[in-house]
Amino acid sequence: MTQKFYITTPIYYVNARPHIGTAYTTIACDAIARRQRMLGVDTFFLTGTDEHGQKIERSALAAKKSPQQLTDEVSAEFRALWDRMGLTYDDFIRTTSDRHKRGVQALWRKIRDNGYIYKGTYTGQYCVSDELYVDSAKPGDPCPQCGRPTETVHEENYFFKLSAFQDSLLDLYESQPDFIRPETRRNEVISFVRSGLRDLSVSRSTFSWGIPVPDDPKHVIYVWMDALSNYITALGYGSDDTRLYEKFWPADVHMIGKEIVRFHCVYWPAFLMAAGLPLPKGIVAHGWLLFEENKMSKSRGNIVRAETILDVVGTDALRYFLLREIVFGQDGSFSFDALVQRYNADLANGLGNLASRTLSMIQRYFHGEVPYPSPTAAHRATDDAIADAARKVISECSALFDQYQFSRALELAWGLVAAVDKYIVENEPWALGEKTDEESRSRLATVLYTSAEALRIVTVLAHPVIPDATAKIFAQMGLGDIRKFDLSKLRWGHLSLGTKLGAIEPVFPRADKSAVERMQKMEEQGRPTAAATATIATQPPELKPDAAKPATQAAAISDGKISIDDFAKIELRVGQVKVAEKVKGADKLLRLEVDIGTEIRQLVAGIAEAYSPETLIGRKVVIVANLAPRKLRGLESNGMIVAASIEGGKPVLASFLEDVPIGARLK
RNA sequence: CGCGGGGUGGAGCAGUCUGGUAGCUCGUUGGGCUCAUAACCCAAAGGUCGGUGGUUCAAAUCCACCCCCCGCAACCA
Repeated sequence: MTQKFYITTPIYYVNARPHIGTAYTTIACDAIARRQRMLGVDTFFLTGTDEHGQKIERSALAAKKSPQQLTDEVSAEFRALWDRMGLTYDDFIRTTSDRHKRGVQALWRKIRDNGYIYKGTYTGQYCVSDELYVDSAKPGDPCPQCGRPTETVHEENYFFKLSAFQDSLLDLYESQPDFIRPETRRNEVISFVRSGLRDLSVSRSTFSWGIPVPDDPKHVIYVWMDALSNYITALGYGSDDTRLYEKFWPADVHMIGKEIVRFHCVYWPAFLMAAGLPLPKGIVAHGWLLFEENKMSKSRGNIVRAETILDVVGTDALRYFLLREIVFGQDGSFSFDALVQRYNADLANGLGNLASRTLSMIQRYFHGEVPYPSPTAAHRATDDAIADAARKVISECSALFDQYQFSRALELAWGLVAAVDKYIVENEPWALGEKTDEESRSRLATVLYTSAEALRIVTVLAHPVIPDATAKIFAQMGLGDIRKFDLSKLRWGHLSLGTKLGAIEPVFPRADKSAVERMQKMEEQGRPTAAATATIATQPPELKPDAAKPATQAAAISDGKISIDDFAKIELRVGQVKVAEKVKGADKLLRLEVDIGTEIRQLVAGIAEAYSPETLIGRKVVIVANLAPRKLRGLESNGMIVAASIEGGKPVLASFLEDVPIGARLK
């Protein structure tokens, strides 16, 4: 029986568009899947989109679309990007598909019939405006999100008996240390589970964009139970045809980002245990991609789209960069500079140049046929050194790949590239090529054969990571289709002699400095690239969540200007600080008592990092006197202190050069 | 004691689990080569591996304590 391998990406939530963060996970999985296939393993690689939930329902409403329309479009966009990048997923599951819904309901019934789902009542505080359950709030408390009063509600929900699995989960982590990798994530999960598990509410009745609970369609199934199930529904779980499920489940790896560790390492195995199904063999969490030190986020507006990179340096460059530069599992930073530098150093100057120089010498000195190395004559120790190094790289590289240590695997393989470059310089094949004696010819043959063979080995090892370029090198070497190469049979010395080279041309053209600028410009403009236009152009701009917000804000204040009457509503007054002290347990807050002439007000201001309390006493400040009161950290704040806020810096209080009486109004 | 990440030559980072000559990319300086994509090779300068103490024959690595930076969260009306 042939081995099987089942690998999954998370399914991506369609509330955001694809970017290099989502591409990162998918690329890593793709590289693993390609490697497994090269090893002759029967591989199944799954990705897809997560499309239910309240956020989607709302985004759709805002865009004046049906949720189905919205998810169809965004899901297609993910798929189009993956296709453009040549990612070799075997299936793409959508949670709005019938096959998925059927499977999820089947799973629900199974868990329910096993007695792990019960109907309960949620009693607690609820913020109507935010549609949010506020566990921490007591009756009468305001909503921590918006400050509006919360209501006490009783809502019927279905609950999953997560608490019943605490011990089984801990046993699982204990007995299978590799279940969660890397170890820091495992430790986090263990301490989370040890601290106690509460039953999980697994249905919602406050919105309808989801999968109905079997036999109780007023409720929809909790999005995470819905989403996680994709890993089995895609294989046909709960359908008539369960052949794929029988063959591939349990998964060998669920690849995820560190932000969703809890769902995959706690909830998912618990659901499966409750249903009596086999558990995945392992969950691997990678880190976050930071952009030049900062976390990429929509609010920062520093999300990098993959399309930009593909347009300028190509998909192999992106794949290589992400897997070589970032230590898998840790956070890594992305920048265009680093990308181009890595590309030039390792791909253009490294592998690409090695291929170019080696093959053009074979072309020139041996009419494009891989020469026969003399086994006896003209053989030197340096030749063996290269062969030994290559053998070592083959075995160690494989081991590192299997541990998902891509950066180290590639670093190791590229060590061979450097060794061959050095070997070529030391042996001066160009000098040998000028001589015609027997000895020199044999020596030249050996040197070029050795170089070409090492090149072949690096090319094969790198193929899962840089599939396109390695395929080209293979073709140039006259070795045919690299995808058909059996990686398990990679050995030194298998390069066939007399192999006729194909046409030689650079695989990685050097990128100049303008490449960085072009990518930056493309990102700034945020304009869809030529190839991406096809998918995005069909969507009206208001669909974009980022575009939607400014539009609504602009409408409220109409072209950014307000009338004098509007301004008059704001009561700005000069006040004098009488009392200032730090708020306990808060880093940024100061409690101030400010004399505004008519009264002394208590207010709470977020300026503790910029001003120490002593320096404020006696100081005259400007406050917004008629602001609605708001509780901060338990203290009531009756007004706001006016300060210049500097992006990324500390606030600076507004003040006067001349003396002003307390209570004076600003207008 | 909120959660997490980090502090290693000028820059960016590996190495830390499994202690044993501190490695990579870029940059700088000098040299070599000309097959190759102005590429490649060699040499040099540059590090008290955040600090202190401990374990050890031996610590970037293990232990303890401390300092500093960066995210996130809680509080920036």
